[in-house]
Amino acid sequence: MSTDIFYKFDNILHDLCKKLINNNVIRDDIKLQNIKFEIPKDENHGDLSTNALLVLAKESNITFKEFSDFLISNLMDTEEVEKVVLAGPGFINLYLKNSIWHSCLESINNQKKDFGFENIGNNQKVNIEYVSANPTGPLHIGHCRGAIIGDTIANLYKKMGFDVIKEYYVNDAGGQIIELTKSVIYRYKLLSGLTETSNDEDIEYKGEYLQPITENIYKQYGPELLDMDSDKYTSIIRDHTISFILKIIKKDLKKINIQHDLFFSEMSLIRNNELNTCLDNLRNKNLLYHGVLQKPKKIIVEDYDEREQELFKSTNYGDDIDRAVTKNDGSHTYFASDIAYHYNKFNRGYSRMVNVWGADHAGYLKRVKGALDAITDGEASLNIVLCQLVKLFREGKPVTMSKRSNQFITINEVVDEVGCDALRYMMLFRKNDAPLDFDFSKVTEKSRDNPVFYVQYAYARIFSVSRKLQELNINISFDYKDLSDTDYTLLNDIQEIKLIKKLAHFPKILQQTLQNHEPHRIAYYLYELSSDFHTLWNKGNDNENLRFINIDNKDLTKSRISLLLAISNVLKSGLDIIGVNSPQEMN
RNA sequence: GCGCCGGUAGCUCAGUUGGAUAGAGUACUUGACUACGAAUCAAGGGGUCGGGGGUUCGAAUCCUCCCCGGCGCACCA
Repeated sequence: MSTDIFYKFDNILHDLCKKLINNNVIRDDIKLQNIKFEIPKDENHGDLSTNALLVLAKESNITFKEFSDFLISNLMDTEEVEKVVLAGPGFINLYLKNSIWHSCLESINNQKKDFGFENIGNNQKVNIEYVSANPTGPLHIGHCRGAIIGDTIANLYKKMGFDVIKEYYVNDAGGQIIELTKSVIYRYKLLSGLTETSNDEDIEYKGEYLQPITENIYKQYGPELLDMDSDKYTSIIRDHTISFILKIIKKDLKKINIQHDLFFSEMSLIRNNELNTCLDNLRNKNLLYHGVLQKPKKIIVEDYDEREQELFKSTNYGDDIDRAVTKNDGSHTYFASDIAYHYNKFNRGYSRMVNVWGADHAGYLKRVKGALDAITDGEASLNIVLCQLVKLFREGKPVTMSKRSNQFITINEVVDEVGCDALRYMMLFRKNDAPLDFDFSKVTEKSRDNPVFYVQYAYARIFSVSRKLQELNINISFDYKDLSDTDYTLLNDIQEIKLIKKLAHFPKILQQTLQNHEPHRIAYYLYELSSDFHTLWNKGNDNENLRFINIDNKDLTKSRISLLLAISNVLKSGLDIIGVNSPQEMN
């Protein structure tokens, strides 16, 4: 596989450099990491290319010519090197023999479904938090980009050997919940005839989804619920409403193939006194103080009330201003409980954390990272993945969503219209820090313009070959058992070699995706791999010798089926990570 | 005003972490189905990588200053 090839040739190169160092040709303080082999963009530049000459020639005390002769002749002597060329401003390009790609494919097939997934996590615990939408209503389309990005990142971490927990933080303690509860109490009053006026101007949540919840409460507690103590019935209605809405949310998430391992309650942090402990901890570190925040300049803040609050010194951690941990009414801020929440994760053994947020929370990043840094003495690492907003279109025209008029499109509706596969793929087919245009008409289109279809079609096409084999009564199946004696050296068409090279990139793509938390890389890679496959297929249309099934030549057929098996495996591995089905037939 | 994110072909976007002549799709033009799925493929034109300056063998990528667009900016979440 390619990482092996890189490793092998980098080692050879570094050994040559060490030789030069020992002979005092170059200085011994040269950083060898900077001298490496890369895959050239342009196929004409060979299979591997090194910058060694560019980096080192100036540093050496021999001539450029002597230097290049030394490197080239040594590389030429390396096994499986076809030719070595000095090119461009000083690159050394390596052209490898096909045999290296044959053994590469064999190695891929030996690894079977494990190919690409190196165990780099070594069972380290990782906490991945995503969605975490307020439990005040069904999830809408705006939530689903972060949901899908988070879920894909979590799937990948798992496959790379980490001990992953998928987590959802439930904000069940704030002011939004008080408003939500008021809204349900209002409906309850209407239902039980306690009020006849339909004056709902003070009611913040007006969605119809609250009606079945209210009816459910009415059914369970009858019309006399409000005879109880106000605190008591409020608490009953609140808890009932939250758990009902969480059920809806879980159902919505399941529809897009997401299941969290833990729904963590903000309220529990307060009840268990973890929040106070946490703030004490920061006070002891001298990171909380009482002070007054200035009114922000140049923007209009209504009801600004200058007062003293308890503040966290987030400016110590790169933030613009210090941030409040207490509100006007003396209760804690959302930020305060968020500190406690992250500290709780840390105490559960998750020193490595990933959060997925919408870009509208970007301003919140520094204070949370700072607070976590403070409270764990820098022992936790928190990666925050920000994703930009989604703009909806239908037939090229923007679809407006407004919270006020209650016109938001739920995840439920979108999935029913376009399907989970298309939704998940589209949400990943863009860099997460670029805004995403989501056009309903485009994601259901069956064309090259729609990547999910294009990739799934490639996968199904491969299995059509399997069906054809049966039809022709050829005794070869898509199974490693049948292919153990494959002669890989029969694969010599330029497009076949190109496909093997592409497959060989897969492990590197996965590592880059993990390292940067950029799942779109997988979606793009699968698209390119599919494209290379479709090309080979059509070459077979033009040239019978290149068809996968060759009735007169069973060995050749076997070698090609082995290639198909490897492609289908990588496609499936990739699609599994991004949570999209791999159908063996299209319908 | 401050902060974060964008600006790459007519349009929608990638760009191997600093590499060579910057790539796909789409649109437009033209060609390939007596077929292992044409729902696909092949070929062609199309660019001051927002602009200036800097760093070096080498910049779309790093630094700096501007321009344009999006989001955020006591307390809410």
